[in-house]
Amino acid sequence: MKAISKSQIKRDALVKATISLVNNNGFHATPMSKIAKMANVSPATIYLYFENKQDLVNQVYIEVKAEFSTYAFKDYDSEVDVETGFEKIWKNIANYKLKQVDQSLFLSQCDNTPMIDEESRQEGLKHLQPLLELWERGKNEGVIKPLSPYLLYAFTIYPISFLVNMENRNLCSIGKGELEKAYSTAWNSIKI
Amino acid sequence: MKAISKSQIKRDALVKATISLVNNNGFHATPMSKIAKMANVSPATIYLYFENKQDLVNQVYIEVKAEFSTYAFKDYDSEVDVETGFEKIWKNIANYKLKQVDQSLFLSQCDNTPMIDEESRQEGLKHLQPLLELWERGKNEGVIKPLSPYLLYAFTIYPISFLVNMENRNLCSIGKGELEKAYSTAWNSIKI
Amino acid sequence: MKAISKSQIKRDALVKATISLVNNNGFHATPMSKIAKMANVSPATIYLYFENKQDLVNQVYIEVKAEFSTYAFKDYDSEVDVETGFEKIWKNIANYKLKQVDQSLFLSQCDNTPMIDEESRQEGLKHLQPLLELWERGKNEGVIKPLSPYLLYAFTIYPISFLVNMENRNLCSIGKGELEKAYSTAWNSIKI
Amino acid sequence: MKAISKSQIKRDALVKATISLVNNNGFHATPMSKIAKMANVSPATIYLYFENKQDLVNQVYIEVKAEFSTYAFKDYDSEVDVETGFEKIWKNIANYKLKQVDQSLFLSQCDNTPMIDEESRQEGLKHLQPLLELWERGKNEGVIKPLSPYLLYAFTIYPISFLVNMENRNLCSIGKGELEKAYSTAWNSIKI
DNA sequence: AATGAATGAGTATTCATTCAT
DNA sequence: AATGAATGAATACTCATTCAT
Repeated sequence: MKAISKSQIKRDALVKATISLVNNNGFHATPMSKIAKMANVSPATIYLYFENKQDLVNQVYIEVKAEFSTYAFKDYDSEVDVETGFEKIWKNIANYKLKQVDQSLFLSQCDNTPMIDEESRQEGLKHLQPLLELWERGKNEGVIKPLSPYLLYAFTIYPISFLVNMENRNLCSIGKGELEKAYSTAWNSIKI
Repeated sequence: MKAISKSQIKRDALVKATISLVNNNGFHATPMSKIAKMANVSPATIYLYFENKQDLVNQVYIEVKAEFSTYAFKDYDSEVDVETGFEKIWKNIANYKLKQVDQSLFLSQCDNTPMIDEESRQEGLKHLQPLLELWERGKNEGVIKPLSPYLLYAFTIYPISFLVNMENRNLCSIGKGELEKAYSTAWNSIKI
Repeated sequence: MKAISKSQIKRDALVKATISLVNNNGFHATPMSKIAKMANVSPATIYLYFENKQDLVNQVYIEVKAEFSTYAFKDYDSEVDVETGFEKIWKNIANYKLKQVDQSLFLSQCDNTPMIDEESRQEGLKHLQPLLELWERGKNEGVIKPLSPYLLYAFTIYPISFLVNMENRNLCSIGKGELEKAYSTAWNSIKI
Repeated sequence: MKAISKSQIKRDALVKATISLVNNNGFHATPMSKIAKMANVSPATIYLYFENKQDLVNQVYIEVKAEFSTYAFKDYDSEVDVETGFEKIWKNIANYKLKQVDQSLFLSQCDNTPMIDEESRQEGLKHLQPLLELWERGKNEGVIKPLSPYLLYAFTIYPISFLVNMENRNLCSIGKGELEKAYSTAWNSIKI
């Protein structure tokens, strides 16, 4: 059993506060003082854990992205057949986005604004490798259309973000049925 | 032929400057003074045309969204058969996003951050009505799968944004061939 | 008659306030807010006239140094004989330092601390040229000892600062008699 | 032989670090944390040896001044004739300032800024007594002009600081010859 | 209509000092 | 004696907004 240090607890609180506040107000409308207050520390304390505001948000981004990727490939077996593997990953991602609403929203902002260093953004891209490999295999096996990974991603994974955003804004609701429909739409769009 | 007033010219310059600066720096990192400088007016002048910064960006959003919608349904005849109509609209949208890069980037930021009033956001949604009606007809005619408009949008229109973003960041390039592939993927995912 | 602009008045007030506060507290212990308050403007206004704190103090230094130099050579005729010329300049400098106490103190701090850019410091050195030329002539005429300008300065001009500092701290008083004695000591130390 | 305690070593390291950092950055631009780091102790440790930052710099000043005075009268015999005694002291002082560059620079800053308590400054003045007595004797013996100690100091000792400062800034170089010239200039200016 | 000057309210960041260990 | 973590109080600088002209 791992003992969690007091420091780690504070750092985690800061990360959490950052996500929440940036989600609600955006990067520049989130003062360090508010982050500190929400994490129950002094503003100066933030600077014990992060170099500055930019560094804070960069690190949060990288951590959330890593957590997301871990979740995306949970219980995924790269030996399994392509369709089964794709379904696993797709539903993992969908479930993550549906449950970890804050984290997803945060990533969504990071991916569409100039708030993250390009470097950190690149760092965050590394993690999807297994999915790319699965697609490659699917194309070789003649199960998946010969499309670039960008197209495959755009028509299967990216739409999830839209649906989740809509649900978060209470514009629609995604139950089990909807999710299943969404999945088969995704799969239909790329299977041969 | 309509004479364009001096006022209108200034307003247009302000709108243009806002789009450009917000794209590059984000809403909160874009000072009014810079917008003014780029539009060659005094900061005080902005307040003759807009109530305040929030109002400025709201209005810009609504205008860009309107322009976008107009383009989306250009040469679209609502009497035409469903597939033809869908292709027209889809390609209009894709072309707009590929050509009007600044505007698209701006909308992308607005749609993923808390920088726009919810009210203005609602305002911007109204414009897609003809597409929704087309889909409705398609479902009735048994040409399009019986999916909610959110799903249809998520898997056909929304992916375009991803592709265009990737192209703008020079991560991939979208030529005629790619566009055609993307279109048929979109159509495949919703046609029966 | 020259009209002094409102802007110039504000700038002057800022310069004056800077001198006074830096004298009493030192550069780093002088907040911009206090300078603003003493000059009866908002802190933000300082930045209309100066780029930042360093720029402010650099400019003040250069201006004071220029004022000092002007005074040093007031009514000085470079054609006059060496001893007369030297006496004129020496007494000008002494009088300036005795009367313009604030300015002198300020220069004294600037010359002995790392508070001024090296560039501005160089800028400030230019002004003593006529004195150097006088010394050169004096050496050629065999009236002044063949010493380097640094030595000449160290033993004739620099001592004035010490005396004035002592008077400012009320450790001694410099009346007419004292000044005359000081002058002849200075002249004695370099004349042949 | 005296054993130097571990405490004394740390204290010395702190004093040294303070001198070095204050020389390069000035009093207020020298954080306690940097002093601690340079002395290889924790910031908190400083407060075991000194009450606070002001106390630290005051004590450093007094110690350096004492070291300086000791050096100034090394091998000085108060029975010796006035000129010989003056030469001894003058050259001691000059040599100290030339060799102990850091200490001299530090004293120079202290003497020209409001960084030291007036009290500590007074404390530092006490040490020149033997020089004052020598001058008194010289005046009585008719060897030295009847000038106030302030004038004598201003025209013989104070100039050394200027020369050393110039050398430190690499604006001039002071070799044996220069030093000898400087000494005779000093003596000339006060001898009868 | 148009503006340049002015500013109050804020924000990121620093730092002397303390305290639990 | 020694420390690393923590912080409250400051401080330079920015910016949306106003106002006299």
